[in-house]
Amino acid sequence: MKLATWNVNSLRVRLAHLSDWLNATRVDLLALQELKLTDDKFPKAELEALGYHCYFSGQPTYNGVAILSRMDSIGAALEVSCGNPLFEDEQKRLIRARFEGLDFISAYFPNGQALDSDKYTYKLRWIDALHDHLQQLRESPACKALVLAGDFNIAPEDIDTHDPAKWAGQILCSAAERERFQRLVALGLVDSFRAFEQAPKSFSWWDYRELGFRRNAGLRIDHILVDERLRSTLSGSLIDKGPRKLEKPSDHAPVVTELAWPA
DNA sequence: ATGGCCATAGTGTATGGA
Repeated sequence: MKLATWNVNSLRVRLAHLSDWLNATRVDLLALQELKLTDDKFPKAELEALGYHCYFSGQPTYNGVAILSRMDSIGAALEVSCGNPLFEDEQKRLIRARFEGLDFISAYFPNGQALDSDKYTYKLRWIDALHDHLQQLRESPACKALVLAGDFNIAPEDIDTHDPAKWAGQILCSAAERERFQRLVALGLVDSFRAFEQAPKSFSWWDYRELGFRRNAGLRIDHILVDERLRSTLSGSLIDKGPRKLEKPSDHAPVVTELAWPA
């Protein structure tokens, strides 16, 4: 089974890229972020025609998350919930879909903007509330296994940045953010990309400016954390740079993790 | 050269992204 996450930076603009990518990869579950459209504009019919069930939570202009599940493999969700019951939030950043034996979450973590910004305070509070929510969820008997996929807006370690000196202590790399990433892992999750040997300078986001992609001046901020109860089934993980090379790309590349599961 | 790009809303130019 292939799990994936992709910040598409406007689903309206990226629909053709997404459709081509789904046809090429046929991933089983996909977490999408930054839809930047309202639910009435979600291209449900187009994606269903490709063979995917769609669950989504959008708003005008900003944010917006979705989960796609392949009809002919994992099938439809048993239940879906949007947002965090422990955190009032007008911003649409979280959606969870339950499947047989697996709770799959698409998360769009706040960016934070700058360490002295109110947005940074919001980011830390948002993550703390997510932690508490996931702790409760993961310990509930109905949750057999948890996968947290999305744009975390956190580069967990220096090797996840193209220039550790430049990024030291900066937004996305601050000690408080990295500590929170580790707290999420400590819930009993595995950073699936790092469960495998990877090429140095592997990133999932590159700035549109400064020829970021051509210079590979990027960050690894998109992650798929897999329940350690599924650790033995992990069979691979990669960042697919293909879509980032197209005309008018998203600034993020999709991340894919493969499981030999269900057995 | 400490900024460069892109999407949105919407028709000027601001905000947000990371």
